[in-house]
Amino acid sequence: MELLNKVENVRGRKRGSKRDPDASKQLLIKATLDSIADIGVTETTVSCICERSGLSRGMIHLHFGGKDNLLTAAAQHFSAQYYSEMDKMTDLGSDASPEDRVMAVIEADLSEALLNPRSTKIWHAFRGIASSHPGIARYSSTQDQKLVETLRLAFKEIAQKNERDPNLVDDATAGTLALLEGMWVNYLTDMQGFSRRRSVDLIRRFLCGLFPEKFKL
Amino acid sequence: MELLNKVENVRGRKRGSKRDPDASKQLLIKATLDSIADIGVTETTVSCICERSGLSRGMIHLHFGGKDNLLTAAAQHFSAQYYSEMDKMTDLGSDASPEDRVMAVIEADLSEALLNPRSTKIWHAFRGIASSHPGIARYSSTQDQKLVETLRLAFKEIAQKNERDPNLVDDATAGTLALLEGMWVNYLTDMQGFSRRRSVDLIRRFLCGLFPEKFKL
DNA sequence: GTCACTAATGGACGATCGTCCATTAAATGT
DNA sequence: ACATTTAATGGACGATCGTCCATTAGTGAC
Repeated sequence: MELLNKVENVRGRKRGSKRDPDASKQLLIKATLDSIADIGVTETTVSCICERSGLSRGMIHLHFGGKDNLLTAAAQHFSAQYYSEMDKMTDLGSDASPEDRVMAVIEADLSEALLNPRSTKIWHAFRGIASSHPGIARYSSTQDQKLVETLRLAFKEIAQKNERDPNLVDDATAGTLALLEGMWVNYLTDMQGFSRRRSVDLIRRFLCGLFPEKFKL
Repeated sequence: MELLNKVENVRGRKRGSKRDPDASKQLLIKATLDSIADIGVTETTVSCICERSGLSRGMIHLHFGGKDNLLTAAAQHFSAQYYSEMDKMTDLGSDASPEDRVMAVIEADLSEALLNPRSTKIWHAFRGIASSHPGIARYSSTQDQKLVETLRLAFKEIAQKNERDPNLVDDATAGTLALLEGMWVNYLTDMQGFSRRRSVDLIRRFLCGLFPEKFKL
């Protein structure tokens, strides 16, 4: 019996135990996301998920009450993971300039940690079924309030006083997010020809047009 | 027997006849697209398609050889219809300025004819399954060569001589398409809060930043 | 060691999936 | 009018879907 396996996790269960409901849940969610990335949502069946997770068929109904809820939980987990990673990569010091904070968001969103084959396929798969699946729709929006506010606040600081255009801040925020969205689509469509650096530069160029004195090419 | 029903169509069949293979094909494709827009790809079964089209179950296998081929044909039809409509709306006189031609593409892409609830749902549904469905992937790319070239040519004319930045034209093209892509996502996510005019203005602002003397706010 | 608890198992179940084909019926050719 | 051709029908079919539950087995308390 290995010592490491006796370490208790948050819920008080033994890690590596043969009975760990939380670990099983995570295993099912991970298997679901992997399957979606590999073979698509349409082909992701409960049999397929069970096979990938190494767990038995009954587990989905036991832990999630059905496949649909598992799918929703997977979408939620995926979304949470994205924003957790985004937070980690944009946690600059509190004295960072708003320009740097904006660029940090852009570079994080286009980094390999967030933008990779697996995440892109999962992201677009969820979005594709979101409009007919209310539970998933809640987690398939880029308009995550926190991220939007981060950008809007930074742009407001950048625009500051001498700008009197009321739509400038909103346009900068919406435009940046829209461009990032488009970059993800480009990546999904043509991973070989995609360049992270050129994508960052393209968005920088957009910002350079809005705030010529703040962003430089 | 009505006279109008005797008019022959391109294939020599009688229009409105009880036996018109082409009409049946179109009916199946339309029913498929409608179903995808209404209830999503996942729920779009052959029974559902047959019910909507009013045709019998055997028709799909007869005309398309299977559900998968019908789905591909539907994606192709949808794509063709998009570009046909786009062509129609951007057919300015040959003396139109490149700026006008660019704006025509943008306004067409964001017009109600192209950007509406049905088309957005279908578009994103197809894109969501494209990465695991090679047949559909061919028709789920915005990077339609013709549209890309239209934009690139116009931007090249705009940039003309005094611009020496080698990436300017490419960035303008890619940026415009990426922004349009983002606008479609915004529309899908929040149809109520979406404004076509504001979206056009946002993209115009992007172009104004790249070509300050050519595009005006 | 025994008990109570519950995570986990895996097969049974009816429903529904997509495919296929024997049959029907409408249009055309002679 | 009859024969030929083929679009169209609709149910049969096996496979697979997701759900559910009787059972097994791991775990902590006593």
